[in-house]
Amino acid sequence: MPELPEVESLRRILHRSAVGRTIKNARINEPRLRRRISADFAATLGGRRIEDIARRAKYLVVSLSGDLTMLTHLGMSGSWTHRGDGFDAGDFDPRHDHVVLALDDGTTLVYNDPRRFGLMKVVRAEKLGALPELKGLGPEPLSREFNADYLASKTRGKKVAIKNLLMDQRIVAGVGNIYASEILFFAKVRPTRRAGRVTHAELERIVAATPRILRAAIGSRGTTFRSYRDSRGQPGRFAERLQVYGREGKPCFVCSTPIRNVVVGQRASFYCPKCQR
DNA sequence: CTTACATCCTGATTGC
DNA sequence: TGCAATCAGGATGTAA
Repeated sequence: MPELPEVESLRRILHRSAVGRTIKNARINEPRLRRRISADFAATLGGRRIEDIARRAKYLVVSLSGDLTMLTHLGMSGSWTHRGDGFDAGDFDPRHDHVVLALDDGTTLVYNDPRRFGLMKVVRAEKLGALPELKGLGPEPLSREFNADYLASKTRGKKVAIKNLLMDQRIVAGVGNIYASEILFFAKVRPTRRAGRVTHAELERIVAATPRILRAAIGSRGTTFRSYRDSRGQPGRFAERLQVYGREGKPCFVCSTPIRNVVVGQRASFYCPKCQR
C-alpha cells in the first residue's frame, strides 16, 4: 500500500526513535515474505547499532554498524511500528508480527505484514548498489534529475499508458497507484494516454505536479486510504486532500463532472473526463 | 527491447 | 445476516 510519501513519513519517525540505538536482539517469527528472509538475518542484526535510516524509492535503507545495511520494503500491507516499553503482550499480533527488533532502550521495532509481500534483507554496505532491487531504479521524483527532458527521453516512442510509465520504478522511483492518478489530474493528462503521445508541455506539467503532490502528502504524513498507519499507529491525513483517487462518481472539485474509474494496466485509475484530455 | 498478464498472500468491503 | 466474490496503495517473472 505505501508509496513514497508513506515510506518517507515512516523514515522520519523511525529516524528519530531508532538512530543511535543498538539492536539487542532480533527475532524472526515468520520468514516467509515474498522472498524468504535469509536464515542468518537475525544473528547478523544482533548487537548492531543503527547508524542511519534513509529511503530510496519505496525502500527503507538502514545503515548498521560493521558496514552492514538492512533493506526493507513494505509491499502492499507491511508496516513498521515503534513500540514503547509500556506495551503489554496484548499489543503483539501473533499472526502478522513477522520481525521484532528489541532495542537497547527497552523499546521494539516490529514489522507487521498480513499479505507478506514485503522484503527484508541485510547486505554488506558496499554491495548495496549492486542489489537487483536497487540497481535498475530511476531517479527520485523529488530530485532535479526528474525533469521534463529526462521524462521526454523515456516516453519517446512508448505505447504504454502514461500512468503505467509513471508507476514504473525504472522510470521514476517511488510513485504508485494513488499518486500517479493525482499527478495526472493536476497535470490535466488522461491516465490512458499513450506515453509517446504526451506533449512536452504536458510532460512539464507532470514533472511540476509530481514533487508538489508528493511533498504535500509527506507534510500530511501520507495517505490512509484503507488501513495504512505510521509507526505510531496514526493514519495519514492526505486522504482528505485526494482530488480523484477513490472518488468515482463524485463531482470533480474543479468542474463538477463525475470522476471516472477505469482499469489501466490492471490497476484502478481515477480521472476527470473533462479536465483531463 | 517492449508490452501484457499472472502471481505471491490475507483481510476488508461489496454484492447477492 | 451470511456467505461468496471482488478488490487492495507493489514488484517480479514469464511469455508473447
